[in-house]
Amino acid sequence: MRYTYDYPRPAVTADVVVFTIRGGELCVLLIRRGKAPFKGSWALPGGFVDLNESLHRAAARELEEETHLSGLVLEQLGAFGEPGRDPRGHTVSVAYYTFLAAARPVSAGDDAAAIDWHAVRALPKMAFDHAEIVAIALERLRHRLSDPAKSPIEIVPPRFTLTELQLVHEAVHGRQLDKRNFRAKLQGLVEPVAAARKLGRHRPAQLYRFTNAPDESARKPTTKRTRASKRVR
Amino acid sequence: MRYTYDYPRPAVTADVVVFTIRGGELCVLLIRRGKAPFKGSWALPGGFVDLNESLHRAAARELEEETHLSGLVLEQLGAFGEPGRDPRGHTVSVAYYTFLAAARPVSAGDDAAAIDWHAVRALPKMAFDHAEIVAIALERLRHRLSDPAKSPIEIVPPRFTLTELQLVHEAVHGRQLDKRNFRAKLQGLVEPVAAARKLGRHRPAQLYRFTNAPDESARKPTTKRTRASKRVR
DNA sequence: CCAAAAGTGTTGGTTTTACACCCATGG
DNA sequence: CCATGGGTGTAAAACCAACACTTTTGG
Repeated sequence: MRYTYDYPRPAVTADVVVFTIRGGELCVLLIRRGKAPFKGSWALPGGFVDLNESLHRAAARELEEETHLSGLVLEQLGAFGEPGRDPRGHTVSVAYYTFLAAARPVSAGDDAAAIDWHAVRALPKMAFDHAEIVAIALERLRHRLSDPAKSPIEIVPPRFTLTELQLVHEAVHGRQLDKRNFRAKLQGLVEPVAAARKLGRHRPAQLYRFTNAPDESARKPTTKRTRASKRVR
Repeated sequence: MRYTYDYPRPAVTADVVVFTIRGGELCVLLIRRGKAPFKGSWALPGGFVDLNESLHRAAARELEEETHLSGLVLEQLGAFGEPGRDPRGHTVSVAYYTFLAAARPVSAGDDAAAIDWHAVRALPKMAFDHAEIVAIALERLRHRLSDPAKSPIEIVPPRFTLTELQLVHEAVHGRQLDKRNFRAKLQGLVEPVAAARKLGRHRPAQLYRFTNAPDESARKPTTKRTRASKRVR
């Protein structure tokens, strides 16, 4: 069956930038394309948006088809529509990004010949304008994590140690943070759960979770260091 | 002539949210649609993206066709693609926004039956999901202007008085700002030009322009209030 | 000289940053 | 008992917000 329109239309695709941390390095999930164009090149998971399918759903569907990752919280990054970015013809890509907390199994599906994590500091040549999309996604992710308070997307698994959370921030920003300052900013945002995590032959770490009520709990009462008094004048 | 594809495609449009200040109120430029769907309703200027036309160019073109505004600095807001947002069929809209500095003449063109500025505090019912798009654009604009330093888009004409600039910020944020604090933050970002503006029977205002080198000049040396000394320890 | 808007500094409070030691555990 | 990562407070600096008066001009 064929579909006809009165005017020519660009195609619409959805692509997803999935970040995670591996070995202290911020990484992006790429697939090796199994068919033309750019067959054999690395590219972001993604594909065509179906008619009457929302952009968000298309992104989630393509991600699952190609990487078997599902249930991620996707945020829209923007639309990329330069003519010439796809040799098959004018294609508008709506990009999404997310951050994968814990290691999750991924495996190539669909027309992905292979799938792998790549450190953002050493990305391979990529198909289309995907290098540019990743660069912009990285910028956004960093901006979003400028404050430890913002626990975006799903930075960490439901239970985590504060060190784990800090490592995530450090990997994203590419620099080290001060442990005490970092923890100070989490006042009222996290709460300990009744469990600890033992890793090595040292003191176990307390597990935390995010306080689910950003309505009142996030309103940090600033009860820390009420230095003097209210202003009166 | 008709165009056929192997798979059905959503249509792609570009819409533009143009903000400005009128009478101290933040306003948005809307057109009254001259044809179906939503004939007679207010809507954002915009229209279909041509094949092999970049999104940005399409937005600029449609804006000019419908409002005769050209040369504006457009920033992408995002893509809106819920099925059902356009009764003609699945349509993905890529929205842009901008801020119009000085009053510029606008006039209805193309299939705009009319064109007018509407205060964001009293918007009419709008076609499609344009009310949502405006709301998100407003959020973005406010966020972007959270710091007087960020002179986004084209907040003001090339030459401006500091009071004019402050009025813009006040209108966008919907609250009054302190004159001295506001000016303090502009340290190193603006420079006086050799002219002044006389308005009434009072002291004329110095005209300024933005320092075009955000590379080194924006590095505000914070030479104000070197309270004690460098840290030594 | 009066009305009207332009212009200009200081201070208290809050937030951020830099910094070092003791604690609990397993081997 | 020691190696390893977990956990905690304080002080200087930077930043932010509140505040009022003098200056210049035209009428």
